[in-house]
Amino acid sequence: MEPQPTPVRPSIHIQIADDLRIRIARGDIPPGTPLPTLHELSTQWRCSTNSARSAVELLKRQGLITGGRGKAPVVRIPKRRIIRDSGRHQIEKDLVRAPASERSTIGEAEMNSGVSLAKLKFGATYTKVPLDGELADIFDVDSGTPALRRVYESVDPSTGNRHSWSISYIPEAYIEGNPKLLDSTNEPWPGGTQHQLYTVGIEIDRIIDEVTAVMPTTVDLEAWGLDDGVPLLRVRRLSIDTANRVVEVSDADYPADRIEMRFTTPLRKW
Amino acid sequence: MEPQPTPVRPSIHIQIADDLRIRIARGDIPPGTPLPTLHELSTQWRCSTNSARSAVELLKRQGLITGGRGKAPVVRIPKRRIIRDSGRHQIEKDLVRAPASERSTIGEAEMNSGVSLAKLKFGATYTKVPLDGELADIFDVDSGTPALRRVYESVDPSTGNRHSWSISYIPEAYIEGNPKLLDSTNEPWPGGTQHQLYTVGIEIDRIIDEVTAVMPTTVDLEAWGLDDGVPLLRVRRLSIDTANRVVEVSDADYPADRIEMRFTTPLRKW
DNA sequence: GAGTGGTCTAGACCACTGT
DNA sequence: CAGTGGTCTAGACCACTCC
Repeated sequence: MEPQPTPVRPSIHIQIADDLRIRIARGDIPPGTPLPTLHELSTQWRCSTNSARSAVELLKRQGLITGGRGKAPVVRIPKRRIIRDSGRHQIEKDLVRAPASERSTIGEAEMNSGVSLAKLKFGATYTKVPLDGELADIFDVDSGTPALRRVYESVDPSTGNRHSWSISYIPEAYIEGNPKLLDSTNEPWPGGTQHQLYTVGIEIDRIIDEVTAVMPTTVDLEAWGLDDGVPLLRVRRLSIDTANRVVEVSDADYPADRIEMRFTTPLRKW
Repeated sequence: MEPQPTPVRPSIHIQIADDLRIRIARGDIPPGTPLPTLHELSTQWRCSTNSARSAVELLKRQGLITGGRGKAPVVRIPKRRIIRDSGRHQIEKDLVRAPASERSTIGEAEMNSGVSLAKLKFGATYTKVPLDGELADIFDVDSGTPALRRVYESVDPSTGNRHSWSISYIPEAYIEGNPKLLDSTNEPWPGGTQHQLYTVGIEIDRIIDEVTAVMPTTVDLEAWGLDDGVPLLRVRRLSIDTANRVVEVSDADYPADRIEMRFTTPLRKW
């Protein structure tokens, strides 16, 4: 006989969780419906309430369940995700040379929203920092080269929850020509970053988006007001100008339960 | 005085976790170094070992820590992520009309790998299914329209871990012209999906990638051999032909600790 | 106030890693 | 073998929701 891999019965809270997952997937417990109480689970499975709780906790972490504190946990109703389309890069570029009236309020924060775009508390912080390590490599500059670091955050004042967040870097040498760009009180800048760069004669040739995902830390969870089991999409965006220089690097986070990134790749005809 | 929001001290395991996170971020506990034992933590913080464990468990779920069972948990050394570049779409198209020798082994599985591409156990399953709901909408066909469903999976035989996974749909009407396409024993098809479609006269005009992220379920965790705290990138890929029809929809998962998606958006010149 | 889930404890027992 | 983390229990106590 071959050596059997791991024929052992999985631990009790895994069993309970799997059973619940199956019942949810089959539709026995439809979205919005409350789960059995911990007490019910623990008697049905002849285990302690703590084990039953671990099972429910596990499903929460996997994003199937929402709830808490006093209320019964319910099967999560999937949010409709807002699509953030890469076509916006071209739209933003087209707007750069449009009249100021059209450019009006096209900041990073507003673009990601899709809902209630008007009434967000918007904050920008500008700092001068030296580039080092990874960033210096990306910009292809010497370590220590000064850069402007900009942190953007918008918050929904009604909930106190973060609504958008990004951090971006531009080597100072590229934007010295326009002192206004060093002043955060001008934010949100009408027309966005591409227009800012336009004022110092930089035209963006292409934009590279690098997408990955991470689990939010405790502070992320708190800041965004996220449910358990929701990853953060982490997008690093490189703006490359017509002289083939990386002129801006920006890192942005997007909660994966409400945002979806869409990219279109046109192919050459035969 | 104003009503204070929630000035309460956070729970003990959160405190411990936050303290550890800070020490890790500061470099006091560098990557690869073992954490304090649960016993040490519990005595330092004057709490039960269970509380200390919850703290460490939390950090694991957030992806900062790896380890387990008998061994001390260690600070995770970030994996180098393999970049999956959208330029491959064009490369795959260019190969379609290349000689078979060049096309050789460019299947989905191999493309995502980047490492040890040769020796993977590859499996494909073809099923005929009726399209309904969301998928019928995307293809813009009537509900019930028959389609070919293809599930691809590759497994690293040395570890038993899943290495790639995708599921794709093509309405049968588009590929009836070539019966070979209905036969899974021809997989991996030399030249990939685009070449398959080429054999029935379909040219792909553009590809849309929709990216989001989810937490792996218990079975995902097991199948991929993932560590705790690693989200899955979920990519839905729409292939649109020169007649502007959606001819294929494919959903693929990528573990976010080893894969990064890169998309380049070229902008029109001024 | 009754019922719910959340935190925490003390301790038993098991599984795994090292020496 | 000793030491580690993983699972599980029973029960105390707290915070929240709903009636």
